[in-house]
Amino acid sequence: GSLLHLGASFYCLLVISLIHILSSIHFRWEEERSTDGSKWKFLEHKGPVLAPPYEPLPGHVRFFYDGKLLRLSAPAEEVATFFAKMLDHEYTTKEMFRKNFYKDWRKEMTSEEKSKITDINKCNFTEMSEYFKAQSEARKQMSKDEKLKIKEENERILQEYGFCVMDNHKERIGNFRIEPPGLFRGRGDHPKMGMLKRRIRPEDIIINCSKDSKHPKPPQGTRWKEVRHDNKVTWLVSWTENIQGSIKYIMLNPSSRIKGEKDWQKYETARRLKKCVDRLRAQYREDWKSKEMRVRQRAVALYFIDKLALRAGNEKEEGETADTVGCCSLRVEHIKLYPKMDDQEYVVEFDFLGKDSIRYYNKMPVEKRVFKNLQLFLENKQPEDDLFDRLNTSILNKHLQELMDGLTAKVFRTYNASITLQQQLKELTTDESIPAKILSYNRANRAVAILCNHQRAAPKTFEKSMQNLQTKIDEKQKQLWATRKQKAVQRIEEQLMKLQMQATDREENKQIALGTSKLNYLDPRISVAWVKKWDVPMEKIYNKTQREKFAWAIDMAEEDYEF
DNA sequence: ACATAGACTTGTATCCACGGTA
DNA sequence: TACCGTGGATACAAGTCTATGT
Repeated sequence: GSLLHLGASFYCLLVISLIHILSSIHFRWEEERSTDGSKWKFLEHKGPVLAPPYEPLPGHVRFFYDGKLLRLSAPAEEVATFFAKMLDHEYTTKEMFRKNFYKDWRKEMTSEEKSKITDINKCNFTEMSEYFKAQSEARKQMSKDEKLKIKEENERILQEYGFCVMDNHKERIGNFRIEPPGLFRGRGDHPKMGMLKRRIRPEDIIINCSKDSKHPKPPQGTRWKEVRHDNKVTWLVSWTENIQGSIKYIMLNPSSRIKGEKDWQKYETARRLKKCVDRLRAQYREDWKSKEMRVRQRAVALYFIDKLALRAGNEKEEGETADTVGCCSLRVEHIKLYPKMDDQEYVVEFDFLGKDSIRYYNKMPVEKRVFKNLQLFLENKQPEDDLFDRLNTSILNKHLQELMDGLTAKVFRTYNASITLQQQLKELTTDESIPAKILSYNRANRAVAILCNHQRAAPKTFEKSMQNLQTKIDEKQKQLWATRKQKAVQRIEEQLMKLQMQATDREENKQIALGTSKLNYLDPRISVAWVKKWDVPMEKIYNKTQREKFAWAIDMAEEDYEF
């Protein structure tokens, strides 16, 4: 059913495309797509760039165990260097990191090494660490010529391996290098931190390309695990990593047709949600009164997802990853209920670790009915029990699918982000200078980032860089006072104003990360339309990479575009 | 209904080149 | 010329969601 619908929506898009074709402009994202689920007809590439082989340390770099010199076998030495390279990092002081590292390291040791090395705390990696620091220092000190040579070599590799041909187009590949071996660094309190991420060999690698293409060849004397020709998927290369046992892929760059089209489709789904969101909201409010606990939980969860832009919250395997949650996996310990708080009633306090162990903290007054439901859900539960014990993402998404074709929990995030940007832009933009307009744009973007909880650690240099900017402003101010000529005054006033806008922007952005929402949540056509309407140069809003990624939108949207 | 594999999107941290400045 | 701050690129981890098998 849904496949047919997808076909139908593509058909609509095709009609739009046809109009473009008729007007004799023909872009690649408007080419006809198949309806049988195949993603391409022809795919040719050179395969991945493998990690360089291990180069043993020079003899003068020593490793000491319990104060005594110990020569390590190459495999054991390699793993030791991974640790040594991270010695300055806080990770290496964590008990879990050291324990996991030590356990995996032992697996690489000879039996003699195993018997000698019995306590990680007696290992002295400092000479190795110093050596790598010196190396990186030497790299910085290289002559212009040497640096240029490296640059040219990188460029050559990029030209050879960084592109593929998919159907009729040469496309940029996203990540064409196989991840090198090293120590796994999870985010947050990860139970597997420090484990050895092993080296990927050609024999681990699956190649995907079309039958009639020139197949990538494995390095001399090796073979690929498999060469397959599956045009129902978009990846070129895959392998299984050993930490979680999950599959990693080499895929195309966001500028590619295949990614751009998917992106476009995502925003079209969010726009369809816009058309029926009132109905859905009325529906879940009704469901708060349902006789069925399951339905009430579903409705309250959906309210959170809609109102707070929470993620769906899939279940995670305990002990395999950091303990983080989303909406459906919230536990009793993650919320607190306050019948009264200051001058507000029915306040819910959220405090939990979300994706990437980023803390979500928020206090929100809710409607009485939601509050009462939450009290009900909490009855007779322990802190570690699920808040929504009758609900998971699969149940929720099945329900959403019935309400609107293609609707899943994450569409709400996209929808709410994009509609917020559009509203905020309307509200904030005034017909002033370009810097003032850009400040408005960034403020609108910021409203979305706050909604989506896209935080960042305040940059270490924040205070200093703020001071520098203030110094510049003060100097400009003095310069202005010292200037008499009318024309010069005007120019300096403009410069001053620009600096002030910049300062405001930077200050407000201290702990906010705009990039993620800009790249993943905001329909780029809203921004394109805004730029056209207010005569702001596109480059002020989107850098080169972003313009490439959003090429489809830049081509498509006019100043009257409505999300 | 449930578990798991697989494919793809979303997310932060880190690296690095570049341009401006002392 | 060395240094420094910054924006953009890169790396890769961590989510979401679908398909498939039992």
